[in-house]
Amino acid sequence: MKTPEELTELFRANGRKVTAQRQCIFRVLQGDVSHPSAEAVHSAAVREMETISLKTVYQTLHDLSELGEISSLDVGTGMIRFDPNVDDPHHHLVCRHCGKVRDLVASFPDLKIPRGADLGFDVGSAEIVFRGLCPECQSTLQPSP
Amino acid sequence: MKTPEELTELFRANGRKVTAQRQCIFRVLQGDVSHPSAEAVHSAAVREMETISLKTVYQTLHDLSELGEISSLDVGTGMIRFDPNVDDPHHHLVCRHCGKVRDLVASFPDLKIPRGADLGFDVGSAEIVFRGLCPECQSTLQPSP
DNA sequence: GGCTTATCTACAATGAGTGTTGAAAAACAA
DNA sequence: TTGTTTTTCAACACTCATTGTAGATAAGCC
Repeated sequence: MKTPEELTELFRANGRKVTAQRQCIFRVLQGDVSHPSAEAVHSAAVREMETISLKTVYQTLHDLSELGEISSLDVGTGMIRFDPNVDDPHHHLVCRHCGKVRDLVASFPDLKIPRGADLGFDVGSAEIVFRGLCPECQSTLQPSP
Repeated sequence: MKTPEELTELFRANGRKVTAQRQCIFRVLQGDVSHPSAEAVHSAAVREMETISLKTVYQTLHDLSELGEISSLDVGTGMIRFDPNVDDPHHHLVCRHCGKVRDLVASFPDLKIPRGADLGFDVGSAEIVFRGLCPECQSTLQPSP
């Protein structure tokens, strides 16, 4: 994701207006590696702007997604999560206990589909979700004696 | 997934009662490769039993999932989908146009996470979602001249 | 058949996300 | 700076998948 200043330029260049609410959201997302939900972004934004509405957050997240500055992903935690990292190709680690999501920066070039297994699909991309326990949940669930 | 008869035994062996509604759902799921949603299972079941309720379908699907006879998956189509194929290890093909889901039966043994990239997660499984266009949507969207 | 317990249906409720609308603010030109 | 146009804002109502509740019903077992 670009910096808040660059995003301001980008929004204006695309005929979108730049409001204090939007800049607040740009700042909140900057450097966030937690893959926040819209609700989480809103909570963080409210700390800076008490009156910002959840609807505005959804709208701005969709705008950023349309412009390719963040990506939205559904890893089965019940809500759509947003990832400001669109520069490194990567996959995702999901904690099966607390739902935490992190980037796994690696490419897997050997993901060739065996002949005939694709059932005629014209496959364009592959997303891998690695499920397991995050470091915090490991120590919570298996306390060392 | 086991046959309806085997599922009847399994349910009883686990202290669950077997009703006409449940057996109807067993039959509906048998051999279904479409990864139906609860709603879709309900629609099919209603053709046999007009009065079966959606709640009952959800409950039975959860029971089957707990017993390991089907698996539930969220591939981002807006509802949870159910897969009676729990015997072959496989991944999923998802049509980005119509939302169709199919099994891709293949194992990818080279899915080793580079040292340090796992961020301390204790990874237990990896699910791959291949996105593209199904054969039907290919011909709909790119009609051959 | 009768008793106990799980399951069924109907209905209300939840929670993430979207549509609507008048008010407010951004962009831009004079 | 002010005026004009157009977008965006906030509040609210709404949708839709899924879950909770409760009294009626039926399965399983003697």
